[in-house]
Amino acid sequence: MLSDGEEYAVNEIVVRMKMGQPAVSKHLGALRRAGVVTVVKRGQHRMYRLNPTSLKSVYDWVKVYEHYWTHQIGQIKERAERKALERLIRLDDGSKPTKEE
Amino acid sequence: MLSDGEEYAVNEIVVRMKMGQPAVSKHLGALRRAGVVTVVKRGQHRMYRLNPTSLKSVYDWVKVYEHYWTHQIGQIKERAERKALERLIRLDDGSKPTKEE
DNA sequence: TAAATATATTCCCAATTAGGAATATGTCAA
DNA sequence: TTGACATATTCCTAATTGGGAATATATTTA
Repeated sequence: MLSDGEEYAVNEIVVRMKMGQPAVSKHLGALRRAGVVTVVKRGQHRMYRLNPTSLKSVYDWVKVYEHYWTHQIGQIKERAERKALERLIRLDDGSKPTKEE
Repeated sequence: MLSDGEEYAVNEIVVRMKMGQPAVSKHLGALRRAGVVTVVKRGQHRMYRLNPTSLKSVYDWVKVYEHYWTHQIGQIKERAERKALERLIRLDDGSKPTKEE
């Protein structure tokens, strides 16, 4: 919900999520300790907001693989992998893989 | 461990992680069902490898916030946010926040 | 001050999860 | 074939987690 960049009071989050206020406060507390959100006092409200810079490490990590989907090479390779996967497990619907070969 | 792009047999993963073989197999099973890794048979081994394209959705999501740490504006704003945060909770070491103001 | 409002915290329990032991399944080599 | 090896699966249990009820702690307003 905070990913839209807006700031929200705890109550505003409570009404939109299907959770009670204590649960929301605990989620926000965890996110705050993790640095994912920030809080500022505004009157008797605590305004929570996404802290986008906390996502940089995630970004840096996945960026390494960027070329896999931007370059043709990666797409070809991926298709080959998927085909190999399908060959191995014939679409995993939970059923035991039909022994083959 | 698979994030280095190499392929590994289950056993190789078992020896490096501090987990038993069943636990590793279960982790790999979950990752495979999630599309994060792929498997190919190689002899009696199952070679697991990261499927980088599965990370695209993560990448697309965090990419939205890229400008927050690449532009000066974002950095300034972030510093202000951090200061506000520190003002509010004096470094969260688990202790009750000293009532202030 | 007291009451009302907003949020955090504590305590408790049900649900989920993670991992191991035992076992089943699959594969290779002789 | 049989035995050895590699992996998956089942079953069980301890640990963790998530969320609510009750309560504590601000904060504003009258």
